[in-house]
Amino acid sequence: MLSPIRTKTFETDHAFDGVLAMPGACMRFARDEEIFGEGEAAEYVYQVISGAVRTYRILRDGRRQIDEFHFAGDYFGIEVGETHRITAEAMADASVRMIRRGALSDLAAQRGDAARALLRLTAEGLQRCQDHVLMLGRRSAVERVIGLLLDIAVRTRAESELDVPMSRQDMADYLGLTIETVSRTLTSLQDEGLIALPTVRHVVLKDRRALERMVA
Amino acid sequence: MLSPIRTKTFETDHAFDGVLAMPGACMRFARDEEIFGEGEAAEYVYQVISGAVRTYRILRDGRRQIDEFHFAGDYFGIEVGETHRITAEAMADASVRMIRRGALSDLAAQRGDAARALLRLTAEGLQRCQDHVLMLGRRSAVERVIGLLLDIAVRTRAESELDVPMSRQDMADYLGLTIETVSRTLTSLQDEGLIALPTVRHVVLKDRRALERMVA
DNA sequence: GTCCGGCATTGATCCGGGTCAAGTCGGCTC
DNA sequence: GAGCCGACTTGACCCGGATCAATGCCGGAC
Repeated sequence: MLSPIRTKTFETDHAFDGVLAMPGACMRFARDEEIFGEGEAAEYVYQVISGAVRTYRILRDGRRQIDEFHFAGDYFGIEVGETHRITAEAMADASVRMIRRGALSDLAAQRGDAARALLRLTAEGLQRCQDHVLMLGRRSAVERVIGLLLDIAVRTRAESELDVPMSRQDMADYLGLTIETVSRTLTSLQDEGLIALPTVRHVVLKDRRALERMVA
Repeated sequence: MLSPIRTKTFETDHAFDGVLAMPGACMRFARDEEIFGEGEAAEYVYQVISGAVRTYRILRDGRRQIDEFHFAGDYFGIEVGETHRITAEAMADASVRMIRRGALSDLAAQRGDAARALLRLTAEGLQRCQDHVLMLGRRSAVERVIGLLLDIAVRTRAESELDVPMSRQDMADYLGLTIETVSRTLTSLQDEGLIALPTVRHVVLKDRRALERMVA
């Protein structure tokens, strides 16, 4: 059976799609293909059309921190300066709309609602990043894993059955943990009856209320 | 002798001060006084005029994560939604300019450069937050402490002698560590001859190059 | 000056999560 | 459907940073 991850489309509604919808070339990227790299000129802003994207940074010695996972509808790659500070890769085969920065800033200059949409998008990214900081700075491994599962549930509008679109390594690098700790944490949550793991990329939240209480 | 922290003004130049300068009441806050609290209506955007401010969130059980330190010139309290998601307190006696959100969005609607300034401010906040995520997710205690010292040096335009405007507890809560670890780390850096600690709130970077290499 | 109180440092011990090292399993190729 | 490979899990042990507990020290009040 083919994993449903590749085919399922994650839906996120940005009320701004209308305003910011503009001619932008749509490109396809294969799983693990780089979309842009750290240090490259930031010529475009990107929007996930389908599939999933990870953005990350790597330290000299190879430690990797995933900044954010991006699903259908999400924008990424917005920069203040001239170059990208992070790297973006397709997590699964993805199609991505590329919008010239110049075109976007022209639009923002002409239309107040477009400027507002862009600001809102950025501010929402900041909020998510602040949540991430709280998670990494002050939460335990279990809390982090539960937090990610619940976040995926919300963002994919899943009730209790989730397709986890990323590898254990991706989860670990997002959560500031190791792959072994993520794995162990998931099995112990399963042992406690809070979740089920029918397959590696499929998680069932068996007691969502309880899970939510654990990260309140 | 009075600690120089209270009197020293940290200077940060935002090229936007001009554009965003507008009548805004200036208020003074005493050390540890709350400027706004989580859950309150977000009616204003704030700018530090003098002194220093911390913004943070607290978990039910009291764990605190400091989101950011704000020095003279810095803006804070920008929200997308109707309410503040974080709390802001004066770290030292501070004077803060309060700008009505309505006034700010009117200005942004009228003047393209104001809208751009606001976007840039937010995007810069996002960048700083991303650096924070990398630090918390993938750096060791020593690296975090050095990173903070160097950040303070940059933001206060200090060459090698820094006034640290926050308590050890604030440092710990920003770095995702405990007060004891921060303290031990600082003394061990001193033992290695990399820094000196003439007083608790005063740090001398004795080998800035070496310190920079350690967090490269 | 001296006393006091709170912050900071230091020490001893503990433990959550990392590291290292096997296994195991599921999906893909042929 | 056999076999292989990469991803995941599990186990044993270790270590960085947390916790618990004194002690030290600076700054302010008088």
